[in-house]
Parts: sequence; C-alpha cells; structure tokens
Amino acid sequence: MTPAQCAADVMTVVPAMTRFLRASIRHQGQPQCLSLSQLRVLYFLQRRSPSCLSAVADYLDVTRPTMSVMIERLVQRGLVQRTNDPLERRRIALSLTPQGKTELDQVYNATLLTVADRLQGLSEPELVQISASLGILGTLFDE
Amino acid sequence: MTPAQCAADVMTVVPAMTRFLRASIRHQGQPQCLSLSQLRVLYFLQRRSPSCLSAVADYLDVTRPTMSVMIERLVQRGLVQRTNDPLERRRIALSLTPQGKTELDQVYNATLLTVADRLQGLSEPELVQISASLGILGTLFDE
DNA sequence: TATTGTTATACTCTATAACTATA
DNA sequence: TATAGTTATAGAGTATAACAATA
Repeated sequence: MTPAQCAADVMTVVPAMTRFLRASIRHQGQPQCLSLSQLRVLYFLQRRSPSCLSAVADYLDVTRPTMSVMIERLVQRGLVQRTNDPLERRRIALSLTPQGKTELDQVYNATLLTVADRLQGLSEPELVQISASLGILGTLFDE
Repeated sequence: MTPAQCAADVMTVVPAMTRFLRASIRHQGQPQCLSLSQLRVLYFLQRRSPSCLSAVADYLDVTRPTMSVMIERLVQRGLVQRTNDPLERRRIALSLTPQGKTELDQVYNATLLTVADRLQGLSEPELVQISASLGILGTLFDE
C-alpha cells in the first residue's frame, strides 16, 4: 500500500460521502433547508462564539466577501447575530441566536442519525478502525 | 465505540477533506481551473463513455437541468463532446474530448500528489488501515 | 403517457476589485 | 500603511417549473 493508492481511495470516497451528507440534509423535509456550508458555519459558531468574520471565513476556506454574504443571509434568517466588538471596532462579534442553536441541533442530529444508520451493521472493531482512520485523516488534512 | 460516535467523526472529517481537495485543485495555478464538481463529471466520463445526461446527473446527485448547464459549460470549454444517439434519439452521448482527457489527467494527478504528500509520514499499517476504512465507507455510502 | 433533455428563472456559493472604517 | 468588513459585479452550482422531442 503506497500513499498514492491511499490517496486515490480518499479522492473516490470523500466526494461520495459529501454527496451523502448533502442529500441527507436536503431530504429532511425542512421548508427552507440549510446548505452544507451553512451547517458548517453554524457548527463553528456553536463551538466558538463569539467569532469574528475572518475566523469563520478561514475555517471554511472562503474569502471574506463570500463569508460576509453568507453571514448576512444567516442573519436575515434569524440564525446568527452580529454585534459590535467595543474593544476592536473594526471587528464584528458573531454568535448563534437561540433559533440558530435550535436549527443547528435539529439538522445536525438528524444528519448524524442517517450516517449512524448506515454504520449500524458494522462490528465494534470495524467502527474503531474507521474512527481511528478518520482521526488520522482529520489531523493530517485540517491544517 | 457506537455508530453515532463514528458518525460524528465522519461529519467532522469529511468537510475538512473536501475543503482540502477543493483548495488543492484551486491552487494548481491553472488559468481557468476546474471545480470539484467538474472534475467529478470528467472522471465519470473517463470511465463510462459514452454516457447519457441522466446517468451523469444521477452520479453527482443533481437534477437534469443542473447537469445540462454544467455539461454545456464543459462543451464550451472543449472538454466534453455531445453527440446524438442514433438508436434512442432523445438521448445524447457524452464523452471526453482529447483535451478533456488531458486536463482531467493533469488536475487529477496533481491533486492526487498533494493528497499522497500528506500521507507520506504514515506507516504501512496505518495506510492499510485507512484504505480499508475508506473502502468500507465507500461501499456503505455510495448507494 | 412517460422519458430525455433544454430553457427560463431564481437563489446560494464563490471570487476579485474597490470601497469604508478602524488601528 | 495595514486590517476588518462591506458592496459591486460576475460566474458557477443548484433547484423548480415549463417546455420540446421522442418513445
């Protein structure tokens, strides 16, 4: 097994998994459903509130104008609140609204369930192996 | 280790890997670079030429109007050719042009290298473990 | 009638360029 | 001058609805 062979596996499987996650979120029957990117923004803010715009942009690896627009939409939808940072007046302080927390939990948990459902048939050692592998990949690719 | 815990790992790591792949493709210094979705279309067509539009749309899990537009752009860029199917005249036969093959190979291989580079430091058993894990996930999630 | 693909329309994601306000 | 964020603009990805051509 060479790194290149393993890399080919990564390039095959990751898009398939992304497609599954995307479909999961979409088929949850929400009236106005969240995109995968929006979910990631909310998930980040849940763990790191308040964050400034640049921090969220870096996390998703998008430019600041892109994130500015995404945040504006989430604010319009009542999921994120934007307040001023009194110490650094260039910065904005982003955090989830109560409704944002609620929607995030709902969508995140529902998606988690559909993923967990697929993993049901696996044995304990398989789950351990997969989790360990994902841990390694997460460390290597989450610079 | 429960399926839910493993599912949480999936939801954390998959977006990080996607971000890495996207950045890899983008930072290859092409004048007009391919998106991850376009790369997947070309990759599919390389293996299954000719394919009709619906087949490609199903593979990426997008609607036919969406794929129709994407294909149109790839045709404009000279990467895909659209011919008529004489037996089933509703269908179109999609395949890569020589230029499409060339660009696909170039972008795919360059991306593969950046992924393989990250995997360099891993031991043989780790690579085997990761590859096996990805194989399982690929089977479970690639319905 | 059902299927294949396209066109029209609209919204989100994404980037670059140019800008404002603050440091 | 440099940084944080916004606005303007453009293009890609995405969907639904309505359509044409074919089966």
